[in-house]
Amino acid sequence: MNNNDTLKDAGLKVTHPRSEILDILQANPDMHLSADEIHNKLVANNQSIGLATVYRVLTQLEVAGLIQKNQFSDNQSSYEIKKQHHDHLICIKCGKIIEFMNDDLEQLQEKISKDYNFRLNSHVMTLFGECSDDKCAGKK
Amino acid sequence: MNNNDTLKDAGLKVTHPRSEILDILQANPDMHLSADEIHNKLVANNQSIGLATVYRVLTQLEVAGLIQKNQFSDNQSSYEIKKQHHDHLICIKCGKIIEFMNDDLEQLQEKISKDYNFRLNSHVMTLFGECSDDKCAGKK
DNA sequence: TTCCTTGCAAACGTTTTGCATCGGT
DNA sequence: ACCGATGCAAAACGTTTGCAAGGAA
Repeated sequence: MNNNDTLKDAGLKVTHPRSEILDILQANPDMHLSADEIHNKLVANNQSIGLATVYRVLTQLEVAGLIQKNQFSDNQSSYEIKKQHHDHLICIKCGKIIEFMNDDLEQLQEKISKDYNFRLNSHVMTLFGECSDDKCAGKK
Repeated sequence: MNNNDTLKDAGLKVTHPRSEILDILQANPDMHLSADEIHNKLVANNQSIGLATVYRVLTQLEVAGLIQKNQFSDNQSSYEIKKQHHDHLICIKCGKIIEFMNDDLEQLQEKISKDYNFRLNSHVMTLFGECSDDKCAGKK
């Protein structure tokens, strides 16, 4: 299924900006891009799409469940194409982000919620640490 | 130990704004206040302290390890006096915040980090759900 | 042709900064 | 008296919105 069908199925009219933005996220499934970074990629691809439109489209794609918005510790949100549920491990030195999924963790969250009489809706779980990459400590 | 001694021990000169702000956080150990809310409380107490100073002081207190900064899903940070480590459970309907601590969770985080060769530094774990308060669904 | 979508620019809310003044020690 | 801390106003930042023009069905 291509992007345009994905958009249609989500009830969104197929437009150039939507298709391009979804393309970028889909082409980089392991990246966590900010609105600005996405906009830069569009510009680099000679697409003249306004930053405001990038924000509007990202919001629509998120509501449609096609992408996921993340708010890590920066004051900038980042977006990724929606995959199966996962949490994040972030290297505080090089900024590398690893996605992981742990069933024990999910169950534990359910249990904790139940203990407090909460009906769990969603969660944010982000681990910050130092990775063991040889080439770490560089960028960001 | 009073606030002034706490500030001195942290290597911070004792000033009126610092003392007042620390007072507020200490007097509300279970609240998660934004810079603006703290500023409002100061104004309500007839303290003429600028909002910029509130931000500057909060940053200093955080660096000194006296308070904890939280970035929940809003686009506003909130601050609380530093207590023993804990995570948060937030009601998406009424905004109520419950602090909890779970040893299994802490250990699981260590294990996951180790699995990915990360040296764990800190984490953010926030559960979002619906509380069971009779008077829920009201504010915020 | 009809609305929805877009681009642009201006507004927004939160946080930061420049600078002259003030205040702890 | 010194140097850091403060108040104010203005800037910066990411994000949102108003509006006229453009585009998909």
